[in-house]
Amino acid sequence: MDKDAALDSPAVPPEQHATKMAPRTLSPTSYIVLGLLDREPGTPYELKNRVARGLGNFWTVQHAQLYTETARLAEEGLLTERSESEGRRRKTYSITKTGQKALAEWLADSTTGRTELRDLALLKIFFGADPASIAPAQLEIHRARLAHFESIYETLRDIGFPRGILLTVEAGIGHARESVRFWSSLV
Amino acid sequence: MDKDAALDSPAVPPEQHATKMAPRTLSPTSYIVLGLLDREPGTPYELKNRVARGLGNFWTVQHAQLYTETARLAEEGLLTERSESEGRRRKTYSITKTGQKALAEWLADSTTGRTELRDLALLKIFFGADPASIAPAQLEIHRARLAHFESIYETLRDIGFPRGILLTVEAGIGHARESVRFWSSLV
DNA sequence: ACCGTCATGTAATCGGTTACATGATTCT
DNA sequence: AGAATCATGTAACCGATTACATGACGGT
Repeated sequence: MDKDAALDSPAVPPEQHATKMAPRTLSPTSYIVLGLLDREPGTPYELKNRVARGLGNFWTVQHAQLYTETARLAEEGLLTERSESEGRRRKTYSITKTGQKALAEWLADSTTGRTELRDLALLKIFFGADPASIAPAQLEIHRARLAHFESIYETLRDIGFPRGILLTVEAGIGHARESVRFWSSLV
Repeated sequence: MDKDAALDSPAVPPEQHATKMAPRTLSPTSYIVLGLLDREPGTPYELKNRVARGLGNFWTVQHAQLYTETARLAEEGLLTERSESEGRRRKTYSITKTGQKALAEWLADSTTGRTELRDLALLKIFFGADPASIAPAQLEIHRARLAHFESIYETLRDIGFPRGILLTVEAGIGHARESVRFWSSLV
């Protein structure tokens, strides 16, 4: 009933030939790396900067993850790795056909589960914290976020960013507005 | 022959007396456990059920965590542990004064950071998935959530649940509405 | 009495976070 | 040139997810 056959012939802790391993289930972080590299090859450090500039607004990634995750994905054949020969020997990663296929499949799958709120401030309220004492700080945070999103929205739209990205900013604006509304009612 | 018997009890890496250890930084999971036990003592399994019934609506916890986290907190003196002597030897945990203090401090601290959206569906959109193909499933999910929240809200309010809990449900309703609005615009 | 399922718990694994380390660059 | 700072990378640790394991219980 479980997904992968864990049962067959162990005896040899396999490993070694990188090509075509039993594919683990990729994590969101994996797809972030694939998605970014699909736009353009780059080093982990560059990826870090791209995240900081765009995606980081609603989904941050630890920079160390970008090193480990690119290495894993290369090991699994979803990326290729090209080291520069002098100095830092930075590794530039590019997505492979296999990687693009994995990414495309993930993008096409519409059955992604629900998202939890996981808001620390709400958690405190749930456990009996005084709303009035939490609310001002939250209100401040969400107002700032709202302003930020609204400002980058203008910019991005004017310079013709892809619709997908604009949509995520719109979603951010919507949720920020809702948060402002909610916490406003508690101050 | 060699100075210290290789294996156990070497040199004394301190530890041992549970009382007053250097306190690690508690995680959200820690506070969930503390918060739940502050209402009423219970076994990890009971906690699991309480989470499933209430909190799980916006913050799920893996049941295995409830075993490890209660053990850790007891070790640290924030909980006490009482084993039943027959059968399963279930362990019932209660919060200590120290634990209540830690919880109260956390609840009182209003400087909790912002929350990320971290929505998989949005992530897909960001990376170029076709909104129209994602939207119907999302719409369905958020509509169901909205209905669910609205229904439990009535119930909880009628039986006089604490305000904090009602507020979290209200927040859930608000965000669900916003999500419905957002995804509706993309179908 | 046995079987299937639910209740309850532990162990192994893995990703993520934090801390550390070293190579470049700028400034004085 | 040396110090300070930034860029870039690796390693250690720890919590969380997953898988596994065993006890209890209802039904036939």
